[in-house]
Amino acid sequence: MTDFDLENFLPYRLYQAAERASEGFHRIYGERFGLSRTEWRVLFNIGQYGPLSASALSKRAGFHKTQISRAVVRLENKRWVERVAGHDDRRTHDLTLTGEGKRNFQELTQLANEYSASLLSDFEHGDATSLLAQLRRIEACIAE
Amino acid sequence: MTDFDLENFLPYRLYQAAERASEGFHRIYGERFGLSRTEWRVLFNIGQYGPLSASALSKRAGFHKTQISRAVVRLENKRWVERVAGHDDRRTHDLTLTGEGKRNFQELTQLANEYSASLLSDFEHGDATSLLAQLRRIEACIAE
DNA sequence: ATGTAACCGTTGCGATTGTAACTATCAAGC
DNA sequence: GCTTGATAGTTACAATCGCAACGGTTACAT
Repeated sequence: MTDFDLENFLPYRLYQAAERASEGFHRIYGERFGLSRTEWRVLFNIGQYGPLSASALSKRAGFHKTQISRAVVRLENKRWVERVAGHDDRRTHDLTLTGEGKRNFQELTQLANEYSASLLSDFEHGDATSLLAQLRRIEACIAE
Repeated sequence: MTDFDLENFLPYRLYQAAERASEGFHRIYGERFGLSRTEWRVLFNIGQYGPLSASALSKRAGFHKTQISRAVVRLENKRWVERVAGHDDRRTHDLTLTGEGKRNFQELTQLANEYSASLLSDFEHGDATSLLAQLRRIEACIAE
């Protein structure tokens, strides 16, 4: 008989924490901006690291290329994102935010900073940074 | 111009860590046991806390009731889970593992313990427990 | 007992997902 | 220039998801 504690099983605990945090943040931006979670993630990556191609985004963030392709279509329809055919490699498209996309991204980053602060409100600053560092260490543990 | 760092935005970092960890563990049990992630989560909750009803499971783990309903159907078809109509309240069904379900659950908990250990291999014991505690604190921050 | 409201779990539906196949483009060898 | 193999991104398909509606059961007030 093994002793096993589901609540302290790291993948389960991470899933629960991530699910709650994503859901909580979605409640803030979801209705107001009409974005799904995946759209949000794609938008933020483009806003933060763009212009970049879909495959670069896929490598960076680990998203599936179909997920990106479809999220970009939706963001393009909202006129928040533009695709410009790469002139070095015409298979790729550089993804960038439009003016409206940038404005919304700005607003969203403010909401994000506020939400992050509220989640970590009773954390010491050092605890918060060490938590983030630990999460990165765990991610690094896992082969692609 | 706000300064915002996606990599240190907690919901994003949590999502990434959870995704990698779930995917990594899925690579271990997925093929061998033929389980999806949601099936795994339902199975483990029944194994750890069963017998319990679907709604009790939903409250405990925060899963959607349709997710549970469908996962239970699949686990029942594998003869790993049994549903017994509650005799106090005949709307509910007590979910329990069958003999075979228990055997597989045992094997899976061992794999889970090994995987958890490998993820935390270069963590001090104290760091690991504090990480789990911090995750729970964050979850507690979020209203249902 | 009877009606009303609340609850449990299932199912239909539209939306979203990943896998696999596809088109288009590029790079390398000859 | 032409073929071969790899890569970028889209699309078809089946599976899964959450929402809403449903049938069946319970609790409670009248």
